[in-house]
Amino acid sequence: MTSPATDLALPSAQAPEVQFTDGLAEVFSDLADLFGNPRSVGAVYGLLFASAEPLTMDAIATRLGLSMGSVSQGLRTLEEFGAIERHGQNGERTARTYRAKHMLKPLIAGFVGQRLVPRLEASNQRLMDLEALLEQMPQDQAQEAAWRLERVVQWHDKARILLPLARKILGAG
Amino acid sequence: MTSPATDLALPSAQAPEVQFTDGLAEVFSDLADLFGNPRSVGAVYGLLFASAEPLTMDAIATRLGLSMGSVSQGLRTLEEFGAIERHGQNGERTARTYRAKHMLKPLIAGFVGQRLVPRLEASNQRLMDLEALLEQMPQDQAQEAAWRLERVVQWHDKARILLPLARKILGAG
DNA sequence: CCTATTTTTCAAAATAAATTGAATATCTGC
DNA sequence: GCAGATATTCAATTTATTTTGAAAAATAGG
Repeated sequence: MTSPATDLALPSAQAPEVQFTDGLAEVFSDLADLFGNPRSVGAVYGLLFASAEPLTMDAIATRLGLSMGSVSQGLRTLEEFGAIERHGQNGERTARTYRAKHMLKPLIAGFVGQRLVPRLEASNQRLMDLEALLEQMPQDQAQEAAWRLERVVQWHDKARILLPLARKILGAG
Repeated sequence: MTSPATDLALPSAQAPEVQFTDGLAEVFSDLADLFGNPRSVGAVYGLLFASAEPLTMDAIATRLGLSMGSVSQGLRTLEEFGAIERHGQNGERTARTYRAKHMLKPLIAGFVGQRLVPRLEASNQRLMDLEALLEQMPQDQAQEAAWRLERVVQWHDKARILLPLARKILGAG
């Protein structure tokens, strides 16, 4: 685990490029967590993002101190998001390598499309079911309830407007 | 776990207004969870949102099957967000009551301002630290790294532009 | 079709997060 | 300042999520 002279584990004694890479991995871990994804997914992406050359799964696991299992799953998630791409792989005897797409657009689009939208759709469906319930309620209650429900539905519709806009703004650079 | 004929607790046999209220509580639980908040916070808000009259803490806990502790914490969070308001309370002998603000704007603004912004600021700070690191790296590496870092910083800046916009759109109705 | 290497899978273990509940504090009216 | 009622706190527990690790499955060359 330790590397330097006679002393053990003084983390600030790392080479700056290692600090840089690990730092970006941490930043993306935090962001992943903020958006409800496992930290390991963010770490893998951050490491790939920071690396000049594509990396093998094994290299990623070693560098981040994660198990192959975690890295495999993380890579799959990122591939589903469209945030990374396979490099080597075909015909070669060597291991596959992966590199991050440096446009953040696919990452964001993938996350929004695969994680946010389905859950928002599910709760929207739920709201429609509640709307149907109104008919079984006595008049006065139904009107009160309808008014309230309307607010949530309106908000929900706005959220749907916002998502494409967010993709557009965040996905440009 | 099954609930046939003469058995008790057949949930679909609830009065429609109860189904409605519980349903909204569930929808808001899901949304809370989606945005990284405890489900109980969402449930409390949803229940208050659905209720015509303000409710006491005790009534909320009973209705949702939550402990007083959870409800107390949930109410505090929502108050900090500015999503609910106290009703009764002063001078009375009776328990305090709470009602939801039916504009979702405060809820969203509170959440964004108190949960999202601080975390985004923290990772932004982290990125600035990484920027400072570049100077300690050999020229060629530094340039590569700077290019990559620039992408993330740009994205981050865009996220900051997006937040007020989101508040504006989502907070209108 | 074997063997060595890489990758995936998924039940079990570790970790993180939410909830409870009982002790503690606060409030109001007397 | 006491009594009854309501509210908060926080350590312990429960629950949910993430990670591991070892077994199974692919993959490619011999």
